[in-house]
Amino acid sequence: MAEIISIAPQGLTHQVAARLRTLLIEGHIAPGAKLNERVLAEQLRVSRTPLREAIKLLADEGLVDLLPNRGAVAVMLTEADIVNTFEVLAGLEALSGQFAAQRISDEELAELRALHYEMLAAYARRDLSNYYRLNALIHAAINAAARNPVLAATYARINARVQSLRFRTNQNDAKWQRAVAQHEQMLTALTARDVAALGRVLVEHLHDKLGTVLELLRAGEIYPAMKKA
Amino acid sequence: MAEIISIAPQGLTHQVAARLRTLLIEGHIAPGAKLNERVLAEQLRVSRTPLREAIKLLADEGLVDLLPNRGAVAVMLTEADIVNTFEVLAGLEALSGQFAAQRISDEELAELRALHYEMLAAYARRDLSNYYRLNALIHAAINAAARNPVLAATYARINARVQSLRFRTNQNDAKWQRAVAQHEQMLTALTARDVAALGRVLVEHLHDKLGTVLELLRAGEIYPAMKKA
DNA sequence: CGTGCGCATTTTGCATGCAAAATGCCGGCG
DNA sequence: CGCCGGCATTTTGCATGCAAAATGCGCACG
Repeated sequence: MAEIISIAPQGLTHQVAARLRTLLIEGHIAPGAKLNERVLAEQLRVSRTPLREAIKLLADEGLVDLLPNRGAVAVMLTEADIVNTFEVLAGLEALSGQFAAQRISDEELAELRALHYEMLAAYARRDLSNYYRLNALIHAAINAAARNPVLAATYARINARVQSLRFRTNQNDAKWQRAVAQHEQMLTALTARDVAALGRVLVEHLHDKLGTVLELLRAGEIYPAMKKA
Repeated sequence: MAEIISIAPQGLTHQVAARLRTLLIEGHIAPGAKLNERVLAEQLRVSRTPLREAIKLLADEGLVDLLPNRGAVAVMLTEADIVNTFEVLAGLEALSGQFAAQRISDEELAELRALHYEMLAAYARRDLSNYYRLNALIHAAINAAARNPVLAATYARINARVQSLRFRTNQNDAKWQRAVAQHEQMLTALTARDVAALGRVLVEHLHDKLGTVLELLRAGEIYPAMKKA
């Protein structure tokens, strides 16, 4: 799918970065946790050099905070950080949707529709895992249809920062239903090549996601305590 | 205690990265040039380790291309890359302008107006250097008024990729005049808090910039030869 | 004379070692 | 009893060394 990112595993550093990224996004490394170089190096079975390089990459991506001479910690996003990030994500999605509506091919649209119905199936079964997977595939397909690798990369980068939070959403059935309805509207707008409508739906979709995440955050279900990230 | 003074230069790696960034943006390292670790390390008077880390950062920022086991080269943007980048930049600027129009304070607006008139002065004198400086300050001020650090960082990151190209524009007086006129409209729209108008002007402004850059590119004034980046 | 193979050199990639800064602890002092 | 200062330990940061992969050249062969 994404041959731009890496055709061949480009060295240990990137493998380590990818592994760490997953650990952070999936919450296996808790927010606020200190990343000890020696320990991590042993756990990942690599030396400190590629690990350090990977950590620097993740710091640049905003997944870890880098303290001078005191190493790195997994980021703890403040409410403001989350709002800021979602604002940007919404803008990028709207942009992506705009281009996608103008540029998507009939074949891509058909595939998107297929994915959509697969997702509906997962929803009907309340199969959260597959729902997530298909959801991600759909958004990736929209990004691909936008025909702008720079945009896709930028989106992926920003999205990674809140991916771990989105992992916990959609436990509420009413919201889940609403999300599915919005996906329905997206497909309609895309089919009609209605740029404005698509943009509205995408922004609304993101806005709902933000609301859900903020609820969880305020309920203390994400972080036990809060310090500035 | 006092994390206020936390602007401390965060290690050699970042200093090196900053220096390299400047070298690349200002074109002192030519696009397509191979970055030899040993040579650069000697020139910058650092060892290879922080240099390698810096190069990896720049690769992630899209300023250099990283070839597996063959080092890094300064990026040579294709026409498609440039179009893609400007599309994203335009979207981000529109977003930034939208927030700025909603959130800018009267003091900030006054300062922005002051900067604008300073820029007009530089334009009247055809003082390209100061014009650039003030232009950058104005865009930075708008970004600041948007009150979204994530957005600002994202914009800066993408912008760096084409900054070197923009260095060469505005040699044409007619286009320069048009750019100034657009800045005038921006200020008007911001003053009126007219989100839509501001967005239109910003996108148009970027579109013109893109056109200028593409002209230069096609005239062969940027790269002598072209290979895929 | 052109082409393909193989060796030497160069260059990257990773590991390890060493020095400096920070943290935590312990004892002394107010 | 609490607090401050200094020492030991831990941890990061940078430099260097070593191995593997790639490049370029020369030589032999077609």
